[in-house]
Amino acid sequence: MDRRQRKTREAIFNAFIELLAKKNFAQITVGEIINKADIGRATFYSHFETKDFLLKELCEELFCHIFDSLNTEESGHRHIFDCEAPDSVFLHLFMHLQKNDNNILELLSCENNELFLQYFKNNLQSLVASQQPLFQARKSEKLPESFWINHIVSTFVETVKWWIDNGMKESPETITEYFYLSV
Amino acid sequence: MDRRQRKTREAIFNAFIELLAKKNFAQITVGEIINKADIGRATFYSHFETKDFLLKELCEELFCHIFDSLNTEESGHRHIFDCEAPDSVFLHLFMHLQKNDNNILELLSCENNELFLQYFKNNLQSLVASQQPLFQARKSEKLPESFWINHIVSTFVETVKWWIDNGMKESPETITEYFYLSV
DNA sequence: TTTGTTACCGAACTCATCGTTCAATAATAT
DNA sequence: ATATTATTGAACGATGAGTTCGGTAACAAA
Repeated sequence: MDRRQRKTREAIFNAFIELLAKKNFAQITVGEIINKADIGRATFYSHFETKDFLLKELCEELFCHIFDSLNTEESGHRHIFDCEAPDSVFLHLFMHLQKNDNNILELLSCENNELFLQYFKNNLQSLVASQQPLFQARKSEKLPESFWINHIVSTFVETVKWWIDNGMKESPETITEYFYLSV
Repeated sequence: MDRRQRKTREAIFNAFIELLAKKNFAQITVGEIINKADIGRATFYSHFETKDFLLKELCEELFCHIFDSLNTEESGHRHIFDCEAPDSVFLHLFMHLQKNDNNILELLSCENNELFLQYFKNNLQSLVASQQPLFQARKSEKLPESFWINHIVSTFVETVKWWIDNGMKESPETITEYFYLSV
């Protein structure tokens, strides 16, 4: 990919993330993104069809990054963030969040678009499915599979939101415990 | 209140709800509302400051209606929907939802604005708090109060969403059981 | 270095929607 | 019957979306 393209794309993402930290997705205008990214209007539209596609691609980039890195580690490779091999994938995720890699926290705050959470949940879905046995004990056999998985995913997301909203005072270990205790 | 005002207000609400059944809040324009409600532009703005305020007032009207009717019943009065005195407030709520009073279902679907769910949750919060003892058994003493309440509320909302998304095939009784089993 | 390609620029444009204004008209209350 | 209040709808300015296009700068390959 052309260096120019890469730089432009990054500038747009950065400007976008910076703006998302301050206001809702709906309140952000393309004009603002362009100004902050310091690029031409036509350039923006040559990279992204609309503002919605920008959000979509940002989500994909961020979530794929995080979840891929989880998978990579599980398959034996060293993890890029090099945390001390936690026994729980969920603890691991909470640690990522605490470090606020890629400013993902702003994106997960309630103020922001439902779309984020949708992506987050979609990615979690398969993760949770693979970690199923962990939660089998608590699951009643009366509950449908999809209901139960959805419940775990939602509980995780809600735990994250609660954590953020309350200033993230708890350690990742404590929050992981809260999560396990509630699910 | 002037009969004209009442009629206009209702026409706007109805048009709005009808539109919400078809598309996102963000996608609905004031023009569409005006057309469907068959009222003048200036009239709309004399009733509601903006589209957001319309949403806000609709939420208040709907949720207050439902939650108030719950309270009224609890305090001894006969409930307007006259269901056979269920033992659980939550079962009661699920029954309301199944009847789709005031088209509230469309408003709760994931497609729609986070704001709805916020209102729903806010209203539930106090309800759950009052029903606290019901869930005390499952609660670990390690969990903060606010975390636990938030968990129950979220679980309820997610249960509703799962129910809707899966075509509401289950009876209110079954869903109530799912809710109690998962929380 | 030269040449052909590709990306960026930015001003200007169309279009849709928002929210306001205002004078005329119709419904309502007293 | 009269005064009040709500509705009407056209017209307007403002804002932002997305497009167009001729010119410029960066890049890759020869």
